[in-house]
Amino acid sequence: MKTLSERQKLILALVIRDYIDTAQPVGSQHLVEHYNLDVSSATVRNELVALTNMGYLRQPHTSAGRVPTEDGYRYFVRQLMGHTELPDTTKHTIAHQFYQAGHDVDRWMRLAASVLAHQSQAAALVTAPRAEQARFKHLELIATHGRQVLMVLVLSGGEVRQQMLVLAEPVSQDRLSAAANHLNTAFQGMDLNSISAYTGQLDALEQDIIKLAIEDMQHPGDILGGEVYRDGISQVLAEPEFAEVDVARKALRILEERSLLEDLLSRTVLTTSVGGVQVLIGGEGTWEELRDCSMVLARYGAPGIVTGTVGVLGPIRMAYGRSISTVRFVAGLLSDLVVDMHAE
Amino acid sequence: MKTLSERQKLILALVIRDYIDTAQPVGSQHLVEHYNLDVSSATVRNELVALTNMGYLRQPHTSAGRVPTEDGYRYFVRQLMGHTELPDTTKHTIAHQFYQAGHDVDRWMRLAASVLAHQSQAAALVTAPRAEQARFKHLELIATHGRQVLMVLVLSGGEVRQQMLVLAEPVSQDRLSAAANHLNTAFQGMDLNSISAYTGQLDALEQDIIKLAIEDMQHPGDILGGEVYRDGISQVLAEPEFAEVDVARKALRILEERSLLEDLLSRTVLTTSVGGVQVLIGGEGTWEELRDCSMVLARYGAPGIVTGTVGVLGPIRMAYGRSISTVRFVAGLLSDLVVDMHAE
DNA sequence: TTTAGCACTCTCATATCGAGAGTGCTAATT
DNA sequence: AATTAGCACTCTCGATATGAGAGTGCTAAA
Repeated sequence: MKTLSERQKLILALVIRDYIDTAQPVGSQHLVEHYNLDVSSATVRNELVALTNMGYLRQPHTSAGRVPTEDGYRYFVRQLMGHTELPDTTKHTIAHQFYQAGHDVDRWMRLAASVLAHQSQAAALVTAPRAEQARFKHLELIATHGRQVLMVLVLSGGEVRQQMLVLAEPVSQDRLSAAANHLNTAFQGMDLNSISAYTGQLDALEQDIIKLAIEDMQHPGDILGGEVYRDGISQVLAEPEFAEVDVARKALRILEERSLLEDLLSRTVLTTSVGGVQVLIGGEGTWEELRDCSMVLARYGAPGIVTGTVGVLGPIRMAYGRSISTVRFVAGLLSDLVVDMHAE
Repeated sequence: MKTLSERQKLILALVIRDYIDTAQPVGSQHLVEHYNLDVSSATVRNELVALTNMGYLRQPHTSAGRVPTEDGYRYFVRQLMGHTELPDTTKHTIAHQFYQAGHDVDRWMRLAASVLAHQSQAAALVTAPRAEQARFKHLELIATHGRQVLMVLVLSGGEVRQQMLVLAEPVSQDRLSAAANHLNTAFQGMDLNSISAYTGQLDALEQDIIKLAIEDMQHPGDILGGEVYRDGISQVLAEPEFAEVDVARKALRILEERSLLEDLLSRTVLTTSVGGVQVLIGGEGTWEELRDCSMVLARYGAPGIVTGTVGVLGPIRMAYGRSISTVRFVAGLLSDLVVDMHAE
């Protein structure tokens, strides 16, 4: 793969930027007129031919302007776009909204989705923070009715799981409280493995309970936290590439079906370190459902302790600069908030 | 408004059923051929003219078949459709799935949305059960970091609220546990008003905490429970009426925007008794966003204690029979489950 | 009251056409 | 060697026309 001349880089960037704005194929004449290049349209045409041969541009039909290919977008994002940041005033406004939301994780998530959707003009996706390698913090047992007991399990990071258990026989609230107290003092702050090692010294009731608690802490295979927050879906469908319903439906399935989302996230952003922003352009040959879409994803939280995912989804012709800077900023903000809450 | 002859009722029902199936305007000839009416197409045409004049049918253009009007659908749903039930085997299969899900409310909700979406072929909507007139059951305070305290509040019905508080000064876990114990024994099982009456006898810390707990119990204005579950959205967009993206977008906004949904539910199904199924056809002149859609809604739960909402959204040309029977069945099932869990 | 017959209307798919946009190539220019 | 003017060529897109087909409403007869 030959490297591009400076002029080729310039022209490629102009074509892509223009196309992202207008959704119209970009012609040689249009370029020289609007971006006062001091070369003729014929010269530009020659460069366009070169860029087309290199696979960065293509023509929808013989006599239309050029449109970026997926490779073109990838080159643009990696080499041409440079680093963009949201304006400071915007950042402050957003941060202020978060701090006003107090310590309500649910509100943070909704706010994050809303901010992502509005700033990036794409569909937003946020998963709740989830403790990896959860440590036991507190357990509460509440008798509700007969043999039914509500177990509330608090993990490090303030994550709360609740589960209804049905015991073999009715047990009094006093007995439950005693069991909870015992388990709380015994396992305070311990992680999964440590707890598993000590279960021998418990009575039958306590063993049953701690077994369920451990299962809950492992959250097997469930990568998404409990809830997935979405926003801006109806808004992003206004993009012309979703005029064809089938395209829109495929995109929606990604956001709607947990299994798809789980597969997608587990094989992309979960393999990345916190702080890095990952850009998926047009399915990358792996995800059929993403064929007509791009996603910008990032993890937030404290690596190895609690993490979640934020991201946006839009057409391949997406304003990557805005999206990436927004996703990066929101992920950073959430990281601060979550880490702060998690500190102990 | 004149009453319809039996033959008119039959023809109206046939037109609507056929149109719901095929999404094609129904002509007089088509009717006599496919439903072996023993009259001629000319006679049917005369009846169609009558039904059109009464406002139950209309023609997309001069020489097309008839299509139901919104009034036509309403008449059909109220007078012609009769009472339909899901087949027993289907009911059993579904109920079995719910019982297999144990006592996990989150799984119930997801399952309910999935069942609604698949059975009714429309987009499903389920709100988590929410305690009306909540009673205090249990409170837990967990010191996390400095002045930050996690409050876990368990209400009657097993509903759990969590909130992070920031105290004026650091307080030890022991002190917090003592306060929680005190409040738990003092207010066990009491409702909002009773608690408010007794706050005088508490110390400053306890007063602060119980004030926040009361605020939480009131959940001001928030009609939707915490989470709204949706399913079948991408599926319902396959209906031909959503081929126009703008129609699809408007429908999606209803499901996406909490404020819209809240307004909609508060003014419809929340004014109905549990058990009743409400059908909104084409916005009913009130909701612009629903102009091209219909919804079938029902409340579930224990009236006055815990309730939630289930429903489906589809094009006006919706299989009302299937939708209504599915919504009724799922609402009933969830009522049983929630009431069962709530019993104490 | 029902029905056969028929003219009428409107949609929809198809074909034709010209304008316009943008190209690629060639040959001349710098 | 790189750039540019010139130009023929290709393809899309919107406008216009055309005809088949579907379904109607009306009239008059049964």
